[in-house]
Amino acid sequence: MAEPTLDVPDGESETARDDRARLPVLLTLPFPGPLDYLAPPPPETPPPGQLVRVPLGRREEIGCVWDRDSTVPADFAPPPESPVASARLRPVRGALDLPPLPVTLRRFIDWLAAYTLTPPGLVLAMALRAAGTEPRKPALGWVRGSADTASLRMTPARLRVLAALGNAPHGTADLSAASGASPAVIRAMADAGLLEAAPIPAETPFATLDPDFHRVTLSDEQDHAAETLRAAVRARAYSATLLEGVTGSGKTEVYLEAVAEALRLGRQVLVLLPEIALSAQWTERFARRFGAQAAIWHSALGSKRRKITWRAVLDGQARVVVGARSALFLPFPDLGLCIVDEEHDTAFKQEDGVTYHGRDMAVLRARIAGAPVVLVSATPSLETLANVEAGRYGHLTLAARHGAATLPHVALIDMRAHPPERGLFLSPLLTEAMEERFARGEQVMLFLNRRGYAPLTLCRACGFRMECPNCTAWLVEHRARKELACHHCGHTEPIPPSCPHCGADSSLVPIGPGIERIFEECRARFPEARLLVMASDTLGSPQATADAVRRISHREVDLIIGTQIVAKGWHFPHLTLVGVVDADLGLGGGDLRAAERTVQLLHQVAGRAGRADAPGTVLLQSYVGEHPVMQALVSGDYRAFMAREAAQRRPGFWPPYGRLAALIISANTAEAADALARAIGAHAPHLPGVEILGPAPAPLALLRGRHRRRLLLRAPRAIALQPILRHWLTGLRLGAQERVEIDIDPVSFL
DNA sequence: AGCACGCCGACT
DNA sequence: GTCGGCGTGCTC
Repeated sequence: MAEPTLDVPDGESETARDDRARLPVLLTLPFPGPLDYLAPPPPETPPPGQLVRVPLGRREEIGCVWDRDSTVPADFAPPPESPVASARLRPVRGALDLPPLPVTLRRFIDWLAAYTLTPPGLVLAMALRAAGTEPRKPALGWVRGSADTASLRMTPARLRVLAALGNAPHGTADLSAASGASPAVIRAMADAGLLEAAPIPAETPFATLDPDFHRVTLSDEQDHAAETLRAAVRARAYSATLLEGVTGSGKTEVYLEAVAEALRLGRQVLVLLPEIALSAQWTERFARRFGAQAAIWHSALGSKRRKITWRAVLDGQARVVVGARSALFLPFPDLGLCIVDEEHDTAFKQEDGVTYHGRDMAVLRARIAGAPVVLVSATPSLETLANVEAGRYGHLTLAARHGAATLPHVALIDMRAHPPERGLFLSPLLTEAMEERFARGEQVMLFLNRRGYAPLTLCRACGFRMECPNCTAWLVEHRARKELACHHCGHTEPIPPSCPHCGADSSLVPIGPGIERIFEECRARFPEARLLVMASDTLGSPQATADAVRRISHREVDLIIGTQIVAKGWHFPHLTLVGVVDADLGLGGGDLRAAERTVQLLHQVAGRAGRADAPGTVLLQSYVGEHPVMQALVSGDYRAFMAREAAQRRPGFWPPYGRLAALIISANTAEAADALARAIGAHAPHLPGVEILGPAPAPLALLRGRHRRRLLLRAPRAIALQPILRHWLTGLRLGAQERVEIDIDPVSFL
């Protein structure tokens, strides 16, 4: 993260007189900056932030009136272009009927663009994606018309329609459903003048939130943390705070108090969650606290709902928004608090298109808005811990589990000493423990972060492995769907009856377990138990997820078998045993953060056990029990483990003690990719402290049919990588099939 | 991103 | 002779 000092103007700067006619407009296209247009004369001159229609070539585009930004350091921003001659400027066509985008959003767009080396117009496009920029024509509904009922034949159906009319106009479909009369009846009544069309006022689904609707009793520890956060909100200034607490310590209750304070001040709040699947339980809890729902924002939201929400945020009517990372781009005019829950979660890193880290960008958004940001986690990222250590972030800790709940007991199962039976994957020690819980009527969860039946299909005769034709990856068997699938590009093919390489019949065997296979093993081993599989591909919709959660809470399920999705902050009161099928999974691969991520994930999974008064147990199946990750999980000493991680990364200036950027170079053939990577590598800058690593095959050397190479750029924290990259890649000419993508602060090395 | 212009292969 | 392939370049 950059540590910029910001001086955000609260109003719009004075435009020089002779410059008045020239209006910079940022379009949602990959230009290096705004294009200049001829502004309408003063009373009609649109202010910065105003969305306008402008001509471009022979078409019309929607853009946003921009203002020259003095807050982005010059060497971050792209070099200024020579301005187009005034005579060639084309006039702005008109303004959209929307309030201007807030200055804090505009500066956020500038900063994000400069930081990620993305054309600002493409960042604006993310902010406008859901804006509903076309004028909204109000829907028409029906109200009582002027015609007299006495003069007309009043059938029963007509009377029912009149009875169903309320004060507000109802749409035809609504009215028909409410009255039981067909739409034809309504039509005829309208023709007769019994009904009159009236615009339905814009939906206002963002009910008033009451900060004092349901005050909860906090422990002393919670109360102290809550008061610190409340004070930060009252300060109306940027500050960053890590709120750290073990699962069940009541972190949410604490930060909801900060939300309440922001509501008392009449300000807006953004709460970021790593995954939208989480929001169902979260919003319920929110509604219990504040008496109404928060506005929900995520990419799967229906387009109508998105537009309503976007507009309500811009109008300041939606006070609290809970959402995925894309909510960062909502046009909050008065953001007073930002919360990042589960801040360590790697789902916050956006990988395709514009690559940005939701957590870091939330800090930036808050900084620009002059609002406090609270990062919340039981297992904070090393980045955040380093910021705490350096004094950049405040730190609040909740040490105790709330109420009667105690931390689960974590134990290792040494798979070398207690192996499963041949062809199975659960150790007898684990299945015995499961049996005990079932006998007591308690719930068990098995965690395996691998979808499908088996991750690898191998020919027993010749050793051939079924691989994806487009990616460097094995094809995963999905037995339920009777196919082999690539989890990177979506390629699928039927399971072949014989080996495609040597032709041997029925020689293909599944190697290793996915959750489908664990499901099969459990069904055979525990025929009485009621099983539920939870994976991203079996829980298609948020409703399906909510339903699964409800069935678990109501004890309609004995055994939950799930992938990563079950690790998220669910609250399952009857769950007393969590079995991690393969705790070693994720340690391989040479990823910088593999160990950190594994501890965070498994810690999170472990936190599902024993949240109520029944003590929980976590059993980790591992072949490397002596590994620091396993030891950290057993001892529960997360901080000691992170101190060890820090000691390993600090000397080599690895993040967070240095800066890292990746250049992903891709082409349609391996030769072209190699040649381009070598050419770019040959032009690498030689600067003291700056190191270039590579080129090397990118971790997925073949992805979606493209051959990928990677260069890494590493430097101490004090050196910003953006100007170096900009200078390095300036003037680079790429062929039609060649691509260079920049990933600042890469997280995934896969 | 569109949408032009432009320069080489198979069609009414 | 032209319709059309998509390579290259421009849009304030």
